[in-house]
Amino acid sequence: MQTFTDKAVNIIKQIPPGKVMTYGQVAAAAGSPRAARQVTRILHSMSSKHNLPWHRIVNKQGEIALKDEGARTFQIEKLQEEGVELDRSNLIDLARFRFNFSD
DNA sequence: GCCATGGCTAGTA
DNA sequence: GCCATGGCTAGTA
Repeated sequence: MQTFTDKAVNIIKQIPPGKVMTYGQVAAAAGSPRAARQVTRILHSMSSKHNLPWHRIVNKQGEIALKDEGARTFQIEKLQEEGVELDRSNLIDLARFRFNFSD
């Protein structure tokens, strides 16, 4: 039986370039709709180890959640390279770029 | 803008 | 103890 973390990691790995998922979406897909916060922890501490596309996770509003200015800019650049568009407020249109995970 | 929620990794002993 | 959320309330206009 897979743990929540295992499932979440697998799901995150399946997000294709040019698409994004929200924290809550990943949590729900991993079987625990309220564990959005846990997803932040996974990304924070396991991204490099598991080579996760951490930049493809945004918050429910389609905003970049990172607080550090340099890291924000880095994430925005990575997304744009993949074809994700951000408006002048750096908002992502989730209707267009959300990856609808199903399995 | 506050705070309940969830599930555990990293790092020391 | 940590955390890069999310949802809901109180309080103002």
